[in-house]
Amino acid sequence: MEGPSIVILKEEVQLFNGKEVQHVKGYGKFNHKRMLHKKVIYFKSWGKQFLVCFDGFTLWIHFGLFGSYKISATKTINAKLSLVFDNGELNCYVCSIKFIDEPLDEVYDWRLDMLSEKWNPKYVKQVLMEKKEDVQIGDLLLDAKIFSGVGNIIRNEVLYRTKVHPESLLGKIPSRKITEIIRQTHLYSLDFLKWRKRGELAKHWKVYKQTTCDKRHPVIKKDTGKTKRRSFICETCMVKYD
DNA sequence: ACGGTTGTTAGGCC
DNA sequence: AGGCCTAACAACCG
Repeated sequence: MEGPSIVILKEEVQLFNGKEVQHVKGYGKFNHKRMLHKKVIYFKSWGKQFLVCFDGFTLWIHFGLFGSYKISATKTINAKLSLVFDNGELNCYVCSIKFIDEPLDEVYDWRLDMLSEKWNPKYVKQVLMEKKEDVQIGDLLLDAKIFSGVGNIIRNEVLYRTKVHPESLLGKIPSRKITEIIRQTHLYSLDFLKWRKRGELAKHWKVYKQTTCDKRHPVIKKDTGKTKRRSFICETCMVKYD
C-alpha cells in the first residue's frame, strides 16, 4: 500500500475518532490490553505508516506489500489486529504492528510526508542532496526516509512523467530535473489519491505494467538498482543521466 | 498452478 | 561501524 492508500484509510476510519476501544483481537504478538478501553484521540499517517494515537502512546501499523484492512467487515483469513468499537471495527491483515512511545513530532518530520500539509519540497531536496552522488534515482525514490509515501507505482510513473531513467545517478541529474521529480512525487500522489477513490488507478498507468508508452515505444521491464525493484522503462523517452 | 508483488525490518556476515 | 545480503511476513492476482 502506497501513501495515498493510507490517506484513504485515515478518512475511512473517521467514524472511530474519539471512540473507546471495546475489544482488541487478532493473532499479532503485541500488548492487546494496552489499547483496551482507551480512546482513540485521532488517526494520523506518515507516508505508508498508519498511526492510531492514544493518550501517551501511538499504535503503528504498516501494511507492507501484502497487507490489507476491512472496516466493519471481515476476510476469510485471520486478522492480525482487530480494534472493536461500539459502532464498528477495524480489521488489519498481514501487517506489521508496534507501539511508539515518543511524541510523534519527535519521531516524524512532517516536511517529508508528501501528503501532509507541511510537506516541503525544498526540504526534501535538501535531504536528497545529502545522499551520495553515485546512487540511482530509482533507489532514492524508494527511500521512505526521503520520499515518504512513494511506492513502486508512484516511482515508475513519476520517472516516466519527468522522463528520467531510474538508473540515472543523483550527481548527474540537472538540479532543475531533481526539483521536477520532487514536485511530481507530490502531484502524482494527489492524482493517485483521486484515481484510487474512483477505482480507476490502473487506467491511468503510463508505464507501470505497460508494454508500450504513450508514444507507442516499447516499455522494458527491468529490476534496477540496489533495491532490485521492478522498473518499467521507455528507453526512447527517458534520459539516463550517468 | 505458480511466479510476481502497491514494502519494511531484523539479523547475520564480513 | 556500516554496507550488503537474505529471510520473514504469508495474501492475492492472473
